[in-house]
Amino acid sequence: MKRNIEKEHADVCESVHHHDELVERIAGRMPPEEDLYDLADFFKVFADTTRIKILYVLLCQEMCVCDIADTLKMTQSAISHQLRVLKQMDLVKFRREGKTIFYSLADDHIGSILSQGLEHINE
Amino acid sequence: MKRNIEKEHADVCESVHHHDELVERIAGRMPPEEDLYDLADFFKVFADTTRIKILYVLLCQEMCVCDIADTLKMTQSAISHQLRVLKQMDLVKFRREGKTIFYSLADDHIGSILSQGLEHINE
DNA sequence: TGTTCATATGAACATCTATTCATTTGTTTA
DNA sequence: TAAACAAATGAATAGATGTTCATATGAACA
Repeated sequence: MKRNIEKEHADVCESVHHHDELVERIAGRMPPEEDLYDLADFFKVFADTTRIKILYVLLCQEMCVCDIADTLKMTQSAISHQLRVLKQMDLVKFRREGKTIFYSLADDHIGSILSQGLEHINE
Repeated sequence: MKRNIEKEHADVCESVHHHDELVERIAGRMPPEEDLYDLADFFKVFADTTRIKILYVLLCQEMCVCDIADTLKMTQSAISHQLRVLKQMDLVKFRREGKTIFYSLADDHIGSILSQGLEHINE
Protein backbone atom coordinates (compact mmCIF):
# COMPACT_ATOMS: atom_id res chain seq x y z
CA MET A 1 0.00 0.00 0.00
CA LYS A 2 2.79 2.39 0.85
CA ARG A 3 4.43 3.85 -2.22
CA ASN A 4 7.85 5.23 -2.83
CA ILE A 5 7.15 8.87 -2.15
CA GLU A 6 10.71 10.03 -2.32
CA LYS A 7 11.06 8.83 -5.85
CA GLU A 8 7.83 10.40 -6.95
CA HIS A 9 8.92 13.63 -5.44
CA ALA A 10 12.26 13.59 -7.19
CA ASP A 11 10.58 12.78 -10.47
CA VAL A 12 7.94 15.42 -10.43
CA CYS A 13 8.82 18.17 -8.04
CA GLU A 14 11.83 19.44 -9.90
CA SER A 15 9.74 20.54 -12.82
CA VAL A 16 6.29 21.38 -11.46
CA HIS A 17 6.79 21.80 -7.70
CA HIS A 18 4.11 19.35 -6.71
CA HIS A 19 2.74 15.88 -7.40
CA ASP A 20 -0.43 16.24 -9.39
CA GLU A 21 -1.39 12.57 -9.36
CA LEU A 22 -0.73 12.12 -5.68
CA VAL A 23 -2.60 15.27 -4.79
CA GLU A 24 -5.61 14.24 -6.85
CA ARG A 25 -5.68 10.74 -5.48
CA ILE A 26 -5.59 11.85 -1.86
CA ALA A 27 -8.02 14.69 -2.47
CA GLY A 28 -10.45 12.14 -3.85
CA ARG A 29 -10.24 10.11 -0.65
CA MET A 30 -11.08 12.92 1.73
CA PRO A 31 -14.41 12.73 3.56
CA PRO A 32 -16.99 15.30 2.44
CA GLU A 33 -16.28 18.87 3.51
CA GLU A 34 -19.41 19.01 5.65
CA ASP A 35 -18.43 15.96 7.71
CA LEU A 36 -15.10 17.55 8.45
CA TYR A 37 -16.79 20.71 9.70
CA ASP A 38 -19.10 18.67 11.89
CA LEU A 39 -16.15 16.76 13.24
CA ALA A 40 -14.29 19.95 14.10
CA ASP A 41 -17.43 21.30 15.77
CA PHE A 42 -17.72 18.13 17.79
CA PHE A 43 -14.18 18.41 19.12
CA LYS A 44 -14.66 22.13 19.72
CA VAL A 45 -17.08 21.26 22.49
CA PHE A 46 -14.34 19.45 24.37
CA ALA A 47 -11.82 22.17 23.66
CA ASP A 48 -12.80 24.35 26.61
CA THR A 49 -11.93 23.81 30.26
CA THR A 50 -15.28 24.98 31.57
CA ARG A 51 -17.21 22.56 29.39
CA ILE A 52 -14.87 19.71 30.28
CA LYS A 53 -15.38 20.47 33.96
CA ILE A 54 -19.14 20.46 33.53
CA LEU A 55 -18.96 17.10 31.79
CA TYR A 56 -16.78 15.67 34.53
CA VAL A 57 -19.22 16.86 37.16
CA LEU A 58 -22.15 15.32 35.31
CA LEU A 59 -20.15 12.13 34.90
CA CYS A 60 -20.53 11.72 38.67
CA GLN A 61 -24.22 12.54 38.77
CA GLU A 62 -26.94 14.80 37.50
CA MET A 63 -26.93 18.30 38.93
CA CYS A 64 -28.81 21.57 38.85
CA VAL A 65 -27.26 24.67 37.31
CA CYS A 66 -26.56 26.50 40.55
CA ASP A 67 -24.78 23.49 42.05
CA ILE A 68 -22.59 23.13 38.98
CA ALA A 69 -21.76 26.82 39.30
CA ASP A 70 -20.92 26.41 42.98
CA THR A 71 -18.82 23.34 42.34
CA LEU A 72 -16.79 25.05 39.64
CA LYS A 73 -16.77 28.40 41.46
CA MET A 74 -18.15 30.19 38.42
CA THR A 75 -21.17 32.38 37.82
CA GLN A 76 -24.56 30.86 37.05
CA SER A 77 -24.63 32.78 33.79
CA ALA A 78 -21.34 31.41 32.53
CA ILE A 79 -22.46 27.86 33.29
CA SER A 80 -25.81 28.40 31.68
CA HIS A 81 -24.22 29.69 28.49
CA GLN A 82 -21.95 26.66 28.31
CA LEU A 83 -24.79 24.26 29.07
CA ARG A 84 -26.54 25.69 26.06
CA VAL A 85 -23.59 24.73 23.88
CA LEU A 86 -23.53 21.23 25.36
CA LYS A 87 -27.28 20.96 24.83
CA GLN A 88 -27.02 22.04 21.20
CA MET A 89 -24.44 19.34 20.59
CA ASP A 90 -26.65 16.76 22.34
CA LEU A 91 -24.05 16.01 24.97
CA VAL A 92 -26.35 16.78 27.89
CA LYS A 93 -30.04 16.41 28.55
CA PHE A 94 -32.17 17.95 31.26
CA ARG A 95 -35.37 17.54 33.19
CA ARG A 96 -37.36 20.15 35.03
CA GLU A 97 -38.47 19.75 38.61
CA GLY A 98 -40.30 22.80 39.81
CA LYS A 99 -38.01 25.78 39.58
CA THR A 100 -34.96 23.61 39.28
CA ILE A 101 -33.52 22.10 36.13
CA PHE A 102 -31.35 19.02 36.42
CA TYR A 103 -28.72 18.36 33.79
CA SER A 104 -27.16 15.01 33.03
CA LEU A 105 -25.06 13.40 30.32
CA ALA A 106 -27.01 12.50 27.21
CA ASP A 107 -24.65 9.78 26.21
CA ASP A 108 -22.82 7.00 28.00
CA HIS A 109 -19.66 7.10 25.98
CA ILE A 110 -18.82 10.75 26.68
CA GLY A 111 -16.74 9.38 29.50
CA SER A 112 -14.80 7.20 27.10
CA ILE A 113 -14.05 10.13 24.84
CA LEU A 114 -12.61 12.05 27.78
CA SER A 115 -10.65 8.97 28.86
CA GLN A 116 -9.18 8.49 25.43
CA GLY A 117 -8.01 12.10 25.52
CA LEU A 118 -6.39 11.67 28.93
CA GLU A 119 -4.80 8.46 27.75
CA HIS A 120 -3.10 10.24 24.89
CA ILE A 121 -1.87 13.02 27.15
CA ASN A 122 -0.22 10.57 29.55
CA GLU A 123 1.76 9.14 26.64
CA MET B 1 -24.56 4.46 43.23
CA LYS B 2 -27.20 6.88 42.08
CA ARG B 3 -28.72 8.85 44.91
CA ASN B 4 -32.01 10.57 45.37
CA ILE B 5 -31.06 14.01 44.20
CA GLU B 6 -34.53 15.45 44.20
CA LYS B 7 -34.90 14.82 47.90
CA GLU B 8 -31.54 16.33 48.72
CA HIS B 9 -32.41 19.36 46.73
CA ALA B 10 -35.76 19.82 48.41
CA ASP B 11 -34.15 19.47 51.80
CA VAL B 12 -31.38 21.93 51.39
CA CYS B 13 -32.13 24.30 48.58
CA GLU B 14 -35.02 26.05 50.24
CA SER B 15 -32.84 27.50 52.94
CA VAL B 16 -29.39 27.95 51.47
CA HIS B 17 -29.90 27.78 47.68
CA HIS B 18 -27.30 25.10 47.11
CA HIS B 19 -26.07 21.74 48.39
CA ASP B 20 -22.89 22.30 50.30
CA GLU B 21 -22.15 18.63 50.93
CA LEU B 22 -22.84 17.57 47.38
CA VAL B 23 -20.77 20.39 45.96
CA GLU B 24 -17.83 19.58 48.20
CA ARG B 25 -17.98 15.90 47.48
CA ILE B 26 -18.01 16.35 43.71
CA ALA B 27 -15.41 19.12 43.83
CA GLY B 28 -13.14 16.70 45.68
CA ARG B 29 -13.46 14.17 42.88
CA MET B 30 -12.44 16.44 40.05
CA PRO B 31 -9.13 15.72 38.32
CA PRO B 32 -6.41 18.30 38.96
CA GLU B 33 -6.90 21.65 37.26
CA GLU B 34 -3.77 21.21 35.15
CA ASP B 35 -4.92 17.91 33.68
CA LEU B 36 -8.16 19.52 32.62
CA TYR B 37 -6.29 22.29 30.84
CA ASP B 38 -4.10 19.75 29.08
CA LEU B 39 -7.17 17.82 28.07
CA ALA B 40 -8.83 20.91 26.63
CA ASP B 41 -5.62 21.74 24.77
CA PHE B 42 -5.55 18.25 23.35
CA PHE B 43 -9.06 18.50 21.96
CA LYS B 44 -8.36 22.02 20.72
CA VAL B 45 -6.02 20.52 18.15
CA PHE B 46 -8.88 18.57 16.62
CA ALA B 47 -11.22 21.53 16.82
CA ASP B 48 -10.12 23.06 13.53
CA THR B 49 -11.05 21.96 10.03
CA THR B 50 -7.66 22.65 8.54
CA ARG B 51 -5.86 20.54 11.12
CA ILE B 52 -8.38 17.73 10.74
CA LYS B 53 -7.86 17.79 7.00
CA ILE B 54 -4.11 17.62 7.43
CA LEU B 55 -4.47 14.65 9.75
CA TYR B 56 -6.76 12.89 7.29
CA VAL B 57 -4.29 13.44 4.50
CA LEU B 58 -1.45 12.08 6.60
CA LEU B 59 -3.63 9.14 7.57
CA CYS B 60 -3.31 8.04 3.92
CA GLN B 61 0.41 8.60 3.68
CA GLU B 62 3.30 10.87 4.54
CA MET B 63 3.48 14.06 2.50
CA CYS B 64 5.54 17.18 2.00
CA VAL B 65 4.22 20.59 2.97
CA CYS B 66 3.58 21.83 -0.54
CA ASP B 67 1.61 18.73 -1.48
CA ILE B 68 -0.55 19.06 1.60
CA ALA B 69 -1.16 22.67 0.62
CA ASP B 70 -2.05 21.66 -2.94
CA THR B 71 -4.34 18.89 -1.75
CA LEU B 72 -6.22 21.17 0.58
CA LYS B 73 -6.05 24.13 -1.80
CA MET B 74 -4.52 26.34 0.84
CA THR B 75 -1.35 28.40 1.06
CA GLN B 76 1.95 26.85 2.08
CA SER B 77 2.16 29.31 4.96
CA ALA B 78 -1.21 28.40 6.43
CA ILE B 79 -0.34 24.71 6.33
CA SER B 80 3.07 25.33 7.83
CA HIS B 81 1.57 27.26 10.74
CA GLN B 82 -0.86 24.46 11.46
CA LEU B 83 1.81 21.79 11.15
CA ARG B 84 3.68 23.62 13.85
CA VAL B 85 0.69 23.25 16.16
CA LEU B 86 0.41 19.55 15.33
CA LYS B 87 4.13 19.14 15.90
CA GLN B 88 3.97 20.87 19.30
CA MET B 89 1.23 18.48 20.38
CA ASP B 90 3.25 15.51 19.12
CA LEU B 91 0.61 14.46 16.66
CA VAL B 92 2.92 14.58 13.65
CA LYS B 93 6.58 13.85 13.06
CA PHE B 94 8.77 14.75 10.11
CA ARG B 95 11.91 13.81 8.28
CA ARG B 96 14.02 15.91 5.98
CA GLU B 97 15.02 14.81 2.53
CA GLY B 98 17.01 17.47 0.79
CA LYS B 99 14.92 20.59 0.48
CA THR B 100 11.76 18.71 1.18
CA ILE B 101 10.30 17.87 4.58
CA PHE B 102 7.93 14.94 4.84
CA TYR B 103 5.32 14.92 7.56
CA SER B 104 3.56 11.86 8.90
CA LEU B 105 1.40 10.91 11.86
CA ALA B 106 3.33 10.44 15.08
CA ASP B 107 0.81 8.11 16.55
CA ASP B 108 -1.21 5.18 15.28
CA HIS B 109 -4.35 5.83 17.23
CA ILE B 110 -4.96 9.33 15.91
CA GLY B 111 -7.15 7.62 13.37
CA SER B 112 -9.20 6.03 16.11
CA ILE B 113 -9.74 9.37 17.82
CA LEU B 114 -11.08 10.80 14.57
CA SER B 115 -13.22 7.70 14.04
CA GLN B 116 -14.72 7.94 17.49
CA GLY B 117 -15.64 11.54 16.76
CA LEU B 118 -17.31 10.61 13.48
CA GLU B 119 -19.09 7.77 15.20
CA HIS B 120 -20.64 10.13 17.67
CA ILE B 121 -21.72 12.53 14.95
CA ASN B 122 -23.53 9.80 13.02
CA GLU B 123 -25.55 9.01 16.13
C1' DT C 1 -52.02 38.10 41.53
C1' DG C 2 -47.57 39.42 43.03
C1' DT C 3 -43.23 37.94 44.84
C1' DT C 4 -39.45 34.84 44.90
C1' DC C 5 -36.31 31.98 42.94
C1' DA C 6 -33.75 29.05 39.29
C1' DT C 7 -32.44 29.44 34.87
C1' DA C 8 -31.93 31.59 30.26
C1' DT C 9 -30.66 35.18 27.27
C1' DG C 10 -28.72 39.44 24.90
C1' DA C 11 -25.26 42.89 24.42
C1' DA C 12 -20.66 44.35 25.29
C1' DC C 13 -16.00 43.45 25.92
C1' DA C 14 -11.62 41.15 26.08
C1' DT C 15 -9.07 37.37 24.55
C1' DC C 16 -7.77 33.91 21.41
C1' DT C 17 -7.10 31.92 16.83
C1' DA C 18 -6.44 31.25 11.77
C1' DT C 19 -5.02 33.24 7.68
C1' DT C 20 -2.35 36.39 4.83
C1' DC C 21 1.65 38.79 3.39
C1' DA C 22 6.39 39.66 3.56
C1' DT C 23 10.52 37.90 4.81
C1' DT C 24 13.97 34.51 6.55
C1' DT C 25 16.18 30.04 7.08
C1' DG C 26 18.49 26.31 5.34
C1' DT C 27 19.40 23.01 1.59
C1' DT C 28 20.60 21.93 -3.11
C1' DT C 29 22.66 22.68 -7.47
C1' DA C 30 24.48 25.46 -11.31
C1' DT D 1 29.43 31.42 -4.27
C1' DA D 2 25.03 32.71 -6.14
C1' DA D 3 20.51 31.35 -7.49
C1' DA D 4 16.52 28.50 -6.79
C1' DC D 5 13.52 26.39 -3.92
C1' DA D 6 10.91 24.20 0.22
C1' DA D 7 9.60 25.32 4.50
C1' DA D 8 9.34 28.31 8.68
C1' DT D 9 8.39 32.52 10.94
C1' DG D 10 6.71 37.22 12.52
C1' DA D 11 3.51 40.91 12.31
C1' DA D 12 -0.99 42.34 11.14
C1' DT D 13 -5.76 41.57 10.61
C1' DA D 14 -10.33 39.62 10.78
C1' DG D 15 -13.30 36.55 12.89
C1' DA D 16 -14.63 33.46 16.70
C1' DT D 17 -15.25 32.52 21.57
C1' DG D 18 -15.97 32.95 26.76
C1' DT D 19 -17.24 35.78 30.49
C1' DT D 20 -19.70 39.49 32.66
C1' DC D 21 -23.53 42.35 33.62
C1' DA D 22 -28.17 43.45 33.28
C1' DT D 23 -32.42 41.73 32.36
C1' DA D 24 -36.10 38.37 30.95
C1' DT D 25 -38.61 34.04 31.44
C1' DG D 26 -41.22 30.84 33.73
C1' DA D 27 -42.49 28.00 37.70
C1' DA D 28 -43.90 27.86 42.67
C1' DC D 29 -46.12 29.61 46.49
C1' DA D 30 -48.00 33.17 49.69
